[in-house]
Amino acid sequence: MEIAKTYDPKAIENKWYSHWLAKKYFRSVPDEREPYTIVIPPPNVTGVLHMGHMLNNTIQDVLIRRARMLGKNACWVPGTDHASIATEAKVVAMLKEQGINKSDLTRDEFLKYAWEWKDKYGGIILKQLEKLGASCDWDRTRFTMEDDLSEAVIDVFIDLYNKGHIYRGVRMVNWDPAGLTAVSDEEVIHKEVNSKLYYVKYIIVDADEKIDLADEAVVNNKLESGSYITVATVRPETILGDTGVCVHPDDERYKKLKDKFAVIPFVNREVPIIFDDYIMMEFGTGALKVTPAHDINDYNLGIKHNLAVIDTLNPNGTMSEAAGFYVGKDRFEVRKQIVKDLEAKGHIAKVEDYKNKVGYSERTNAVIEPRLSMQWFLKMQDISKPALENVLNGNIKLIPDKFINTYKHWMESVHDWCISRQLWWGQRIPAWYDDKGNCVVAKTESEAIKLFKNPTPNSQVNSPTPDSSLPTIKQDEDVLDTWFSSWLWPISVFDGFKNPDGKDINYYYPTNDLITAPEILFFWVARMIIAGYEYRQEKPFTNVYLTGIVRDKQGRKMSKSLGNSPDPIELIEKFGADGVRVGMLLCSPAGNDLMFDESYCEQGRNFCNKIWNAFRLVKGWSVDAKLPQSSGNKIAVEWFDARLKEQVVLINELYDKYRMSEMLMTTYKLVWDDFCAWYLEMIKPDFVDGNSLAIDNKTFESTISFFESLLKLLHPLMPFISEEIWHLLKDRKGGDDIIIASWPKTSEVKQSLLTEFDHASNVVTEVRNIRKSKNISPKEKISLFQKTASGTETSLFDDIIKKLCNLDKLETTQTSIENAISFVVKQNEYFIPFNSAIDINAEKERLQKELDYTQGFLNSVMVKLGNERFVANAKPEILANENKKKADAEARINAIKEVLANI
RNA sequence: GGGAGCUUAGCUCAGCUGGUUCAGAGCAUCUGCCUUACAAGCAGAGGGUCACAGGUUCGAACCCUGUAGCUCCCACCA
Repeated sequence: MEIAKTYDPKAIENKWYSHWLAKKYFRSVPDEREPYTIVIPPPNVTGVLHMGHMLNNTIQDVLIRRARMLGKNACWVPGTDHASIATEAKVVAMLKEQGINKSDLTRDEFLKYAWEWKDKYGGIILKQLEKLGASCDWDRTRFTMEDDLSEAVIDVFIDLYNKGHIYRGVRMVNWDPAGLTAVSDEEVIHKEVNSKLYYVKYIIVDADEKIDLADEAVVNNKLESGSYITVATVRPETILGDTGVCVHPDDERYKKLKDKFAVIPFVNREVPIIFDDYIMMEFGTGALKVTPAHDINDYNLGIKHNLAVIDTLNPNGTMSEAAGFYVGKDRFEVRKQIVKDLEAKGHIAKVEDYKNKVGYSERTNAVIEPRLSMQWFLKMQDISKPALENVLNGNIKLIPDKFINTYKHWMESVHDWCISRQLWWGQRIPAWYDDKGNCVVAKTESEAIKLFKNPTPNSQVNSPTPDSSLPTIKQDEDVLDTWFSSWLWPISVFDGFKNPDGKDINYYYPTNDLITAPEILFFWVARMIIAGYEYRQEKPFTNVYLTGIVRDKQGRKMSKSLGNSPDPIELIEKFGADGVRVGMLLCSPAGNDLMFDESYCEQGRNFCNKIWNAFRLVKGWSVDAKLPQSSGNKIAVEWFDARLKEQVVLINELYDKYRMSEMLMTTYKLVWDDFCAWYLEMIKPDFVDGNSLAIDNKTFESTISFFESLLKLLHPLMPFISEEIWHLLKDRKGGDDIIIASWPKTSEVKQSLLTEFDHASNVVTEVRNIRKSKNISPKEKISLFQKTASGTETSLFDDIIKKLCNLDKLETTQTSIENAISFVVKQNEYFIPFNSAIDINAEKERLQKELDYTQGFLNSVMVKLGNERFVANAKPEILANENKKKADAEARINAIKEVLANI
């Protein structure tokens, strides 16, 4: 049977994925085995796979597949997140394209469209994960807005409300004028921008001064006479909402302004001058305009000094009626215009270039406006305590641990969480209001009515509705923040709320590993931990592996807008899923960002091909059952067996430390270098007259078994090709699939064999080098003489050296050989007789260099050993080592000297 | 403004308790090979003042101090 020369992933990936599905290998139900559980970080339901997902899910699949092979009950729960702002924005955009405005729709109509959209596009991303080979238990697929999960969200809200952790109030929130909703502090991204600092003059009047502010001449007179105060601002449009001017009480410049008033330009509002040590005298003019409705600091000042609050912004970022001027115009347009108008009126003192930080919405990228509004909040102070403790005490491990500091810092200064969003797509807040503004929190309308009639201490009901009449009530229009559902994910996917003592939750919770991006450490990870302790009195997971951010070669974050992100599905088509998986892991040190480049996937594909061809070679051999095993083959098998065991131990350790790319590289080298380049070459049958000789049965069987072990080690990394070759290597009974094969065992390693091989491989390399430098064809047989220290020792690997160097003879000698090229490995001398003239000078020079080097080495060792303080202070094993180095170097120098003398 | 981290070969990164000639790996590069498993390959080679300056030590890529550059996180100074 002819086997293709290159590995073709396309044909086999679907085949094996369907096979695994059909055999239900991904399926997990509780049993007596130890569970190993991962819950997927649910991707946005309408999203498509990007490189970050690829990395994330590759790692998860690697861990899950290995756990499965270790005999654990591996359960990887997939699912999607309803992502309220992002999804709602997408639906709104889609409707707009169809000429439909959200504002023209009722809530129900809109939600109908949204669900249609979700049903159509939702879950594409999960289909894409299948292409990657993700072995999720698809029967467990959950969605954060499905009925059960939504119910859990509502129950949790009610519970936290009843426990007093949730409150409602008017607060300064981060307002997203594009998304038309409040967002949490964590959803605001601060960026430094170049802006202008405007110095604006406000005229000063006495409390009882009666002047006509509308009269320009009067105002000009004031300005000219110096009766004004200058404030500095980067947001001049907020002037219209100013209700005070604040200066420092110790500021000599402004002491005279006590009890006076400043006049806000345009609106001609007289506002008090207040004194507060919050002010920094050095900044700007030392005078601050106070806009309580649109700045958090100003808001606090306003409360302290009893200032009025004038909200001059509409939700969409245009000026409101209350502003009085520029009504309906966007704030940024107004910013330009008002400066011009102030200038014209002589109110601008100067304008400076200025760098400041501006908040942008994570979802819509709109400039966030601080805005006062009625929102729901979760008090974080108490509820977050166990979440901090259990990370600090190591019950939950962050990998890499450098994130513990960041985590600690955040948890210690955590703010209350604004959990309401002015959206429709999401879990609607279970709060109900009557027409008198009373409020109760209840799961259903009928329960709410009951509460209005018989309020509990928690209900915000002033006067109960009498039994005789029914209250007219209406539910809160807002929905909950998406993270208010995803923080329950590790519990809710196992129905831990619906059925708190259920089989699933008791078996799978707490889960083992969470693999996610550091970007959402606070958004999501910290909150899951909080919810875990609040609702299960137990951590949600033990290890949090934080991946890096996928960047392009120039270090830019991959993003749609930059167009620098490759399409993962195209990559899979080009390089095969296994190749891409390897490519992702090759460049992914834990916790560090990774500079992705397609060439890594190419390397992954080449690796597939290498494995494939090793298979072709082995498959092509004919086995002669009568042939005895040669001594060379015997030693080759023994050596590789030792090497394999040694490396399995190392690979296991690397897994335990979550060193994924090192684990991959170790496996890679074991397969490519040790197995292909050395072992297979050692045992490869010779060619005689154009025909390959047969291989003995014993060696062949061992080789197949080695190959199987390697495939097992490869399986978590490269599931498809390993399963394919597993089946091509042998006829297998139904159910003998590598996905459920057991992970290679380890046992004591014969260390001496490894050391001897090391020596032999050095000899082989030296001979190859000489062949190359002397232009001796690899096909030409040559002879090699070795002179060992005692003169009689033979090496276990002699037969192998003979084969790999294409020698016609390898003899041990006690005397040096004339007319030969020579080299030294460790303390042994080697000679290759050479017929043509040898460039004696060149030979001498080469050996002399070698000698000088060794001499230099010996000297450095001698210096150390001659140093009394070293001998006195160094640990015994270090000292012994130095002595051994000395002896080895001396022996080697003797050997080289001897060779030199005989040239 | 506060905090954390990083800087090792052309690139991406290891280097764990300071101690082997410890200066490494993969990729890339160069040289020679179409040697019946694989040119997506084989064999071999070159390549680094471990950011810089001091210090501690018998000994420093590793510990300490300072400097520079980069990155990230947090924060309500107009």
